[in-house]
Amino acid sequence: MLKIYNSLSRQKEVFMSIKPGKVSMYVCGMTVYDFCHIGHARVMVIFDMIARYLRYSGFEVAYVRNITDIDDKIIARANENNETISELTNRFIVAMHEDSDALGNISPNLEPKATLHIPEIIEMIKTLVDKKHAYAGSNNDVYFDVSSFERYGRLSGKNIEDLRSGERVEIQQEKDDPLDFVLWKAAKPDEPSWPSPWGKGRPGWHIECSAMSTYCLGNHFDIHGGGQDLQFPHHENEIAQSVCSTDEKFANFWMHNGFVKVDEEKMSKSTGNFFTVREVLQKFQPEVIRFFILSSHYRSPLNYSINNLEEAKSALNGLYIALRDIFVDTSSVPLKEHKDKFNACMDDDFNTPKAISLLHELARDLNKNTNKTSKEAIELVVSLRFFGAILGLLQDEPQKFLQAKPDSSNNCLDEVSIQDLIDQRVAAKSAKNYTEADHIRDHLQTLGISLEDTPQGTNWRRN
RNA sequence: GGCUGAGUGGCAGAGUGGUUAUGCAGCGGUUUGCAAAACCGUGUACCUCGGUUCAAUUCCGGGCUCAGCCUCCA
Repeated sequence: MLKIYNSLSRQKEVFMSIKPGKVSMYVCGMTVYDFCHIGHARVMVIFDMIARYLRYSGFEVAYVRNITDIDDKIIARANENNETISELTNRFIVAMHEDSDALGNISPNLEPKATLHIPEIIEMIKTLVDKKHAYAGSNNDVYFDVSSFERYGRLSGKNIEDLRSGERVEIQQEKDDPLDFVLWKAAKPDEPSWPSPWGKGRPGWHIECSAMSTYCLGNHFDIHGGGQDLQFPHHENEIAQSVCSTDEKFANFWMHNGFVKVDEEKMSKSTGNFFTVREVLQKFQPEVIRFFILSSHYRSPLNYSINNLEEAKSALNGLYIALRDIFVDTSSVPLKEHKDKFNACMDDDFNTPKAISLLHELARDLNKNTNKTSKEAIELVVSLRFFGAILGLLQDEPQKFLQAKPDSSNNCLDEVSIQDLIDQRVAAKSAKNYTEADHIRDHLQTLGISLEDTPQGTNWRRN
């Protein structure tokens, strides 16, 4: 029985989908004006893992992750770069897909773009205005009237009084109330715009998600996810817009993943303390990044550091070493005993660190098995590969993974030279010239190549 | 100031009212020409002060510290 922590109730709840056997999930994706950083990678990997586990649990999953391709920062960045908005956004959409694919994510079922849903956005704003939940200001901006929605603040645990007394709410004269937020922004000269009942303009930040989630999944759907920093105001505002325009419940479950931190501080674009996915891929294989992300619980903070990534690499190496040289039928299904353990971890709010500890236990049992063709060994490999697939891990050929070079290492030793040195060492060894053999091994070690002698020959891998 | 959440062994990171997390690193052993990998063994871990309890790291309360949100942010 799957339990999910619901940010709305602040506790784990038994997950029941609205329609039996089907799950609809909307995740707030990227605003595309720059490369994805590790924080973005975390959202992508976490919700990919969730979609995979839900599918494995027997649900048909409609996973929607939007692309916000029009907003203030995009306009500003395009101006800075002296390029058009669509040149900028298309470039970073391509880059985002490259990063997401590299990390082993299965593409969402739908990736709606804000600029392709302007009619739905305008329609929703119109409804809100008609229902007196929104009003046009003297500057032709349209604002949502926060006081018209009783439950405003419920998701983020804020009450309107506290927000009002907060010093950081900026006063804007056109608003009836400083807490009101913009649905439609009147166009300034030289800004991209679309015609609307309130004149030329463009959507505000939050409305596109309300309009697109409703368009793709209906008024009421199962799961809405995103980073913790979106809880307020973005998700709070989405709830207000959607509930007020449709008069239906919006999302049943709200899921928020924790931040990636650098030196105990949140990684974010505005502070500039971020590492892009492609930058980290220069040093580490994509699966190491994925393993690193999944080795802590999705709601906990995750501390980015080279040391932690190296640790992830060592741990993942160990799993691949256990899997080396054993081939199984990929359609095989794990033992019930193994499955029960794995499911127990994952059913508890997607406890991937615990699930990974199970992988290590399976690997240890496998290593104990001296006969790699025994029934038990095969069963263990089947389980490792099968559970790995649900996490998006361990799908590579072990030898390929262990010998792969990171992106940046095009100057390191190639496979032919390595094999050549290994052959020389084997020759030295059989001549009992151990000084020479050890010399070659030490030389390779300084180049980041580790050797292992086995009865079947010498294995090598990159550190 | 308001509201969240967190403080676990050298590090990373789960979890639990009394019983081994797991990984990385370390130490001892088996193995090996020597290594590596692997296996076995090995760690007086749970911020602090009170309370509840036969028993608390785990529940409750106070304190301290940290992070996040309240402004753009995954």
